[in-house]
Parts: sequence; C-alpha cells; structure tokens
Amino acid sequence: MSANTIKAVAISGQTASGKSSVSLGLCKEFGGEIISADSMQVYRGMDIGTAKPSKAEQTRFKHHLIDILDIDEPYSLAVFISLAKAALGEIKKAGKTSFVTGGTGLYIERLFCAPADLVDVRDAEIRNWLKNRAEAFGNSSLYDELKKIDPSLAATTHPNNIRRVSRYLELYYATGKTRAELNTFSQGNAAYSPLYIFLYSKDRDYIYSRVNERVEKMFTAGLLDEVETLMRKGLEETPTASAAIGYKELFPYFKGERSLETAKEEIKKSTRNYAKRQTTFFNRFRGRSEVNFIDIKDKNYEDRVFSLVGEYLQTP
RNA sequence: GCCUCUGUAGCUCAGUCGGUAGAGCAGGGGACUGAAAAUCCCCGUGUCGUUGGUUCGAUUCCGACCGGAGGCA
Repeated sequence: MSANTIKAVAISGQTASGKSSVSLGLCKEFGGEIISADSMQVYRGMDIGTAKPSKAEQTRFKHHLIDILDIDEPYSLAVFISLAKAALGEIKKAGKTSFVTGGTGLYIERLFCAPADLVDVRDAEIRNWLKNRAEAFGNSSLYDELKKIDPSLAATTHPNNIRRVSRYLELYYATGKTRAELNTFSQGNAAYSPLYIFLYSKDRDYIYSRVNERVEKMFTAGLLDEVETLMRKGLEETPTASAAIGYKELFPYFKGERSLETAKEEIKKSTRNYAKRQTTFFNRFRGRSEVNFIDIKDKNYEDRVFSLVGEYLQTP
C-alpha cells in the first residue's frame, strides 16, 4: 500500500440487510460520503421501489450516483465505474472517506480492479440485429459464432445464456476486438486499497421475512402511484430501468392482466430470488483478508462493523 | 334430493389404453471479468382423497363414503 493509495469502504450484501442505514451511521462516525453501487437508484423518479435513501438522508450526507439519469437512459457496469472513480477522487480531495454502498455485486467487485480507460461499449443496432438472428436461427447460431471468435470465452459461457453470448458478440462487432482483448481488469488495482463489508444472514427465513415486510411498506408508501406515473413516461420500454424489481411485476397489473395481490406476491418472490443470487455471488469473496462477512442476526453486529472500519482507517 | 365434473409434489396442473408418475412455479444448490434488480445451469418418492371390490397386480376399472366446483329442482 503506497501513500497515495485511495482507501474506500465497500458496504454490500443481501437486499434488505440494512446496508443503507449502516452506511449512514458510518458517514456520521467517520466523516464520509456515499457512492451508490446500485443499478436502479441512479434513476430519477424511482424512489420507493428502489428503497432509495430519503431526501433528508441525502442532504445530511452527500450521495453520489443517485438520481443522475432519466429512466430512458441506459446504465451499465462501465458507466458506473467511470462515474464512481470520479467520485472516489473527489471525496478523497475533500478529505473524506468513501462508502461505496449497494447491492449490485458485480459493480462492487469490479470497481477496484477496473482499468482507467474502460469505455462503455453498446450498440443498439447491433444488439437488435443479434436478437433478431437468435429468434430466427436459434441460440446455437450465435453461440457457434462466439466459438469461432473467442473459443475460450465460449467455453465458459453456457450456450443457452443468450444474453451473455449476444453481449460478447456485440462487443466484438462494435469494436472489432474480443472481450479478452478489450478486457484489462486485474485482480487488484494499485490505486485502491478497499475494505469490504458484506451484510447478510445465514438464516434464509429471517432475510425473507425482512424482504416481505419491506415490500409491504413500499406499497403503503405509495409504490403503486410511483409505478403508474413512470409507466406513463414509458418505463416499460426503457433499456435498463424496466428490469427493476418492484416495477416490472406491476406492469401486468396496470394492464389488467393480473390481480394486485398476485403482483405483490411476485415482487416479494423476485426480491427473495434476488437475495439468494446475491448470496451466491458474494460467496466468491470468502477467504480474502480484506473482506468481512457480517451476519446481521449477530448481536452488536453494527459495533463490529464500526470497529472494523475504524481500524482500517487508522492503518496507514 | 338428483345429475355432471373434480380430488396426483408446498401451489397450478399433465399423465398412466391396469405394471406405483411428470412439467411449470415455489424451494435448495451453482455460474457470472463489460446489459447483473439482468441472464443462465443443476436438483422432483409424492399414503396419485378415504375405503371396499375386480385383478397376478389399481393411482389408473367398478362401488360406497368424504371434500371442492357447477347444473337441474
């Protein structure tokens, strides 16, 4: 760790594990700002369903990467990384600590080992062309193509995972390079020395009941109005925002194809499934010394987080 | 009261022309280095409502009974 290394604390974990409130507490205690690592809180107007921090909370501590896009704009890992890095630099300049908070595991994982020159590659036309071809000739036609272009990438990608296969082809046709040639991610990045905190619970029932409760609260807080308003603005047709849990399940309801009760259950279900996927994803971090898994059912787990962060920030 | 339909995995349902059964969803596990709140992969024994009968053998055929839905009165 050199002297000009940037310290940052990443707070992630299962959905509804209390990441936000812990981060707020850390900001207060250690003088920090929050960088949101969340693929949906970036959108203006998507407040209740994304469990966005309140306006008051956002005023108390500066939040970066929240409310920065309109729903029709795309968002992606590459965009997140470039914006988050800028924020990291700013916060350091202000003499404060960055708390990178959010449930989007990929963003958290990649942020601190991404190359400086990562550019957002996306081409709607190529994407569409690939989509039509997959529909006309089947998944395997695209997969066979990937095998020719980048055999080793194809070997680690399932043929049915058409989303990935076509994304890799999109990268290739848009830039003329394979992902391996574009990819300069490294295992670490000398510019950063992050501390990771993952909030979770071994007790699946416990986290599921927290999820269910939170969804109920969202409805009480006016989720229906929020979604209806956004649907009028074309939410359903948006490239990224339309995939948000808590919103997409309500589309059929507003079109009269599903009862409210069913749609609500769908939201709970999607959120539970999401929490499960997050758990699996974060497990890959186990064993790394800079990574701490904190079970939120443990007594005084918050104290544990605070002392971990305190020690980390004191170490030169 | 009579008639018809129905009772199969936690849920919704297939199916067995009689040889003890299978999908979707849920649930569990996993992958994921460029769309990730996305996408994908793997995992299915359950008194086939109960009880008699026919049969070498019944969840499957027949009867009765008990649930559920509808129709006729």
